[in-house]
Amino acid sequence: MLDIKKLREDYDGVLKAVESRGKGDFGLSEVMAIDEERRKELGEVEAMRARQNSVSKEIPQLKKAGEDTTAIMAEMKTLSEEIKTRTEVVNALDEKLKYALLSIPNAPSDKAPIGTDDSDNVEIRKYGEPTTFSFEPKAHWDVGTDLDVLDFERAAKISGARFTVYKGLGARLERAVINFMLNLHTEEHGFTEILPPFMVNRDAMIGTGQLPKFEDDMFHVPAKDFFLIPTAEVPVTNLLREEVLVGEDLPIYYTAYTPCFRKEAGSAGRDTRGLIRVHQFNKVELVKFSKPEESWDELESLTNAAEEVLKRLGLPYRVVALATGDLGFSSALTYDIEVWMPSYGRYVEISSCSNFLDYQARRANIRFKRSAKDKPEYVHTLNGSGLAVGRTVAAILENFQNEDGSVTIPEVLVPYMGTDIIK
RNA sequence: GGAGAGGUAUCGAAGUGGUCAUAACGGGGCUGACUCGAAAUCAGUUUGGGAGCAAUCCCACGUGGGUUCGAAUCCCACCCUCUCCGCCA
Repeated sequence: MLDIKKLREDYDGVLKAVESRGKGDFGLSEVMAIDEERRKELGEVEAMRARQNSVSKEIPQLKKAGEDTTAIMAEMKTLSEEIKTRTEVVNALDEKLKYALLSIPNAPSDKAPIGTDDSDNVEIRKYGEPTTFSFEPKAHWDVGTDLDVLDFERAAKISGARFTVYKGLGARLERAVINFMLNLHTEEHGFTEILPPFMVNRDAMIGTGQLPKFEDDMFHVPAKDFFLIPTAEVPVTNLLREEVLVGEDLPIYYTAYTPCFRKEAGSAGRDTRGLIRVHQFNKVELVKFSKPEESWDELESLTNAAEEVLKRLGLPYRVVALATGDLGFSSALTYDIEVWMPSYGRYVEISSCSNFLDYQARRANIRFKRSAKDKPEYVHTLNGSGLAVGRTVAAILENFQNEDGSVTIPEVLVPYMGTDIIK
């Protein structure tokens, strides 16, 4: 969440940044009003508590001296009741303030291009050229179905729309891609592998920013009030929730493979076929915790680590900086990596690399001390897909398909696949 | 799911209604003394959040309620950890 102190100091600056998302002020002015009222009430309640505390200390002494405390105790009872009433007012304002603050998205960085939607995203760099074919290429769902390695119909039978069954070398390809990514990031990019729970509690979802605003996008398990994770970002970032880290340990790099579960409410009719938009997909995630002064450099190296996967697979892609209006809720700056998808005839998002600055750290209360003597400071958190596995498989099936319907396996995956072709 | 034990600072742990919660006692860390240096020893120091220009004050003993003039302490609910039993991949 945003820093309330910073809001008090530089309201206009923060307001301008938040409004650059193009969707209003997200109740920022209301926050200021609640904050002012809360501080006023709080001051009065604290003064009453101070009196209550000091008198309560005197009572045993008076009793010891044999004095009558009936009158003073009666007075204290009245005070005590008033404190209770007034505390409820403060608590209600606290809740209101907290909810309002949690509902305001991060202030976009001034590095983010100003714009209202993805048409204002700015291309940063490009790798390779869109794949060309000497024949009419098929979409990955046809490639996969024809090779009998993807089965959407039976997936619909056992679960429903927006699910996939991988079969044979299709299942193996998904697994190969996961292992290739994890090995690359752990062996060459310095990430520590985490295998977290796929269900998390409410506090974790608040910590990374999915709650309280986006409960409808999540699958909820009512029996234990758990949520199926929409991304490994949630369990992995929250791993260090409520902790004070040692400065020398930063930066911390974690990578995790998990399935991701999303309702995709509101995207009815979009990307209805294939692996692009499904309720359950696999993803390898990269998460970093850094010192504030290092987070921008860390975002660059995080993005490079994700790009390296596509380079080694030989898939053409580009990197775009998201416009302010297209930024995710918690992000200050995001680079999307988009892979060339022949069936779409355009680049499709395959990774989203973001610097959240201290926004998530403040929500999840993740801090560090530069040395044992220093005051704790909030860390900066970052994450990015490294990469979305299903979309990577889709890109492989499409970009490396052959005229006879077979698919050539990228060289780096051959050791994982045990074959260089799916036919 | 059943029975029991427990949750207090960086760790262990004392505190069962007040006038020792920064919190006894012990360990660890840090600073200093002694030392060529180290160990040992001795002395000191060591939580976080909030309000206020400040002096200063308020909050926090797993979490949330309740009783009381006053709660770490008594009552209720919930969460978590450990042990045993049951069930189970």
